[in-house]
This record gives sequence, C-alpha cells and structure tokens, in this order.
Amino acid sequence: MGTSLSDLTKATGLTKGAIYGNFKNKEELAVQAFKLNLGRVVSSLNKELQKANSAREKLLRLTNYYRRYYEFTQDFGGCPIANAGADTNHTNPILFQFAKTASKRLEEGIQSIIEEGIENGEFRRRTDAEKEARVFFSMIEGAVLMASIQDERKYLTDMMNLLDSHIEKELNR
Amino acid sequence: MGTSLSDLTKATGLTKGAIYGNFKNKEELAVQAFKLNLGRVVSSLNKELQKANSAREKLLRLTNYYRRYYEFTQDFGGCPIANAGADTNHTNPILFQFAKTASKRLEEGIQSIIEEGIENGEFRRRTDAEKEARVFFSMIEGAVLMASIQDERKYLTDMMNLLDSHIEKELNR
DNA sequence: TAATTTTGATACCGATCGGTATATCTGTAT
DNA sequence: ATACAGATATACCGATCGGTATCAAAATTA
Repeated sequence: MGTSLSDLTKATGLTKGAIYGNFKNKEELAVQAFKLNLGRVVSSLNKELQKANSAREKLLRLTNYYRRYYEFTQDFGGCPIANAGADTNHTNPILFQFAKTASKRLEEGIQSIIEEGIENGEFRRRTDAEKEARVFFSMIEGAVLMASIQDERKYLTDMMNLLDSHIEKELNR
Repeated sequence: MGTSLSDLTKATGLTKGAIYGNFKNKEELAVQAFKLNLGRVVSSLNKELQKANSAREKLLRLTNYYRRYYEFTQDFGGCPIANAGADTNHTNPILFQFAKTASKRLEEGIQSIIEEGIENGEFRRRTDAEKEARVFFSMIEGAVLMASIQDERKYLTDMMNLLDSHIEKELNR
C-alpha cells in the first residue's frame, strides 16, 4: 500500500502498460513479490538444512542461517514475513493471509525438526515440540524485527547464541 | 500511510476542518496517536512495576504484564512499537524514529532492572545486563508480533513462561 | 517474408488523496 | 445583548492514485 505505481515505474524502469500486462492489479503484484522474496529465503534456508545429519545439527544450522539474515535480506528489503505480517495487517488482507500461512509453515518446519529429534533420541522425550517451535520461531522473528528497527545486527547474533545454548541445555539429553 | 483522511473522518465523526484545526498535518497526527498509545502502555506497565520490591519481582511483573498484552492492546490496535516499527520503516520516517527511540528506551528500562538486580545481589555478577536486556526485549516483541500475526494468545503466554524460567535459572543466583 | 501473437508505451479516465480558505457555529466574558 | 474567540463544517484545490483503452513495437510462427 505504501508503494505507488509511480514508485514501481521509477524503480523498475517499466511503464504501467508493462506492469499491467503481467499482473492483474497492484495487490496481485504485491503477493507475487512476497512469494518471490519468501522463496529466496526458504530455498536458501532449505539448502542449509539439507546439509545436516541430525535434528540438532539442523537447528544449529537454522540459527546460523539467521545470524547472517541481516545482510542477506537487506538486498531485498528485510524479512518478508515480518514486513508483510506487521505491515499489511489491515491494509492488504490477501497479502496478510499469505504471510500468516507462510509464517505458520515455517513454524511447523521447526516443529518437525524437533519431533524428528525426539523420535530418534536426540532430544528429551517429554519435550513439547509444538510449544518449543512456537517460542523458537517467535524468538527468531523478534530478533529479526528488532534488528531491522534498531538497524543493528547484534539483536540477531545475541538471540542466535541464546537459542544455541537453549538447544544444548533444554533439548539435548 | 494506510489510513486516509476519509478513514479518519468516518472513524471519528469529525470533519477535516476539525482535524486540521488540531493537527498540523496527517504525519503529526500519526505521531500524536503513537504517543498516546505508547503512553497507555508505558504508564500501565510502570504502575505494575512500582508494586515490585525486588528486581526479580519487577521482571516477573513485566512478563505477567505481557501475558495480558494481547487483550490489552486489542482495544487500540495492537502494540504501538511493533506496529510503527515494522509498519512505517520507509513510509513515515518521523514516526519510525519515534518508535525506534521508544523501543530503545523500553529496552534500557529492562537493562536498568537487571543492573539493579546485579548490584543488590539478586542476579549473578557476571550477567551482561545489556545483552540480557536486548534478547529479553526481542523475545517479548517477537511474541507480540507473532500473537498479532496468528491472532493467538499462546505465543505470548508460552514466551512469558519461558522468560520466567529463564529469570529463575539464568539470572537468579 | 507474411501473418499473428505477445509485449510494452502513451494518453487518458474517474476517484481519491492530503491540504486549505472561508464561512458558520458554539461558548464565554463583558 | 453584544462582542469576541475557538472550534468545527463546507466547499474546493491541485496532485496523485490505481486502472484501462489504444496503439506501436517486438517476437514468434508459418
């Protein structure tokens, strides 16, 4: 909503005709831009996670990924989920719904890793994977949000250090 | 930016004349609205903190405050800091600066409580108060953001439970 | 090469934007 | 009752909004 069509034509060098030949309207363009940026995040994250040989290593690679998240997302305007989630809560309901769903999916991805770790004996049996994933992801997004507000990377690095020690102390058995 | 003047006249019942008789322009109105909402949060939070007799109790009252934050802020449209912080990053620089400053001030408030706890022997001497406050506040804001995106209170309650146990385990000596 | 389809550029539309000048109203003090 | 002051309502401004119809230019196919 905060980006006008003249902003878009200036930034892209395209004309309105070119834009409306490829997108139904501005809202759909916003959704496609969101999907593009989200895809960049998710695919590069998955590439990292696939290198891991255990649930514990997956979580550590996850936190390590977010340590570099500040630089990574600066190229394309910050975290798509944090942006669309807070940014468009009442101004672009369709985009907000996509962000909400994507956010949930990432959280469920973390939950799956934790469940995998419980099943193969890496993590404690009594761990509440759902609750653990919920706070885990909230901590990540909180650090992402604060790093972008204060424009300081240490919000991310400090949080990831905390999460790492949380993995070793609270999850590992 | 996402709220037009006709939105404002509809919502308030006032006319443009009434609005521009009291505010210089829309941007200044947004800043005043932010300050009003932030003041509501800060004053009711301070009222809670003043009841405490120790640094530890202050932190526990802080987490308890945020347990009820979801209902509390729904009356006036969510957390002013999370909103203005993510919402207006590039659309309203003046408001964003206020949010950034307010956010820092809250974080420093937490830092002061931790430092107070270290000095009077409640918390461990080797605690890095600045770093501790940074992650503490990030965790709170992350839970606030996620609760608003997913529209579920448990992001707040689960995070506050975690913070409480963190206070007992990591800070208390 | 000719015909056809796809893509981009231009000009324009009505609607709405934030903002202002002016008139009208309301309350207070004299 | 009158005068004045502060606040609100009304009407209007130029600029910009998102979106579209039309036309030209490529690109593709035959």
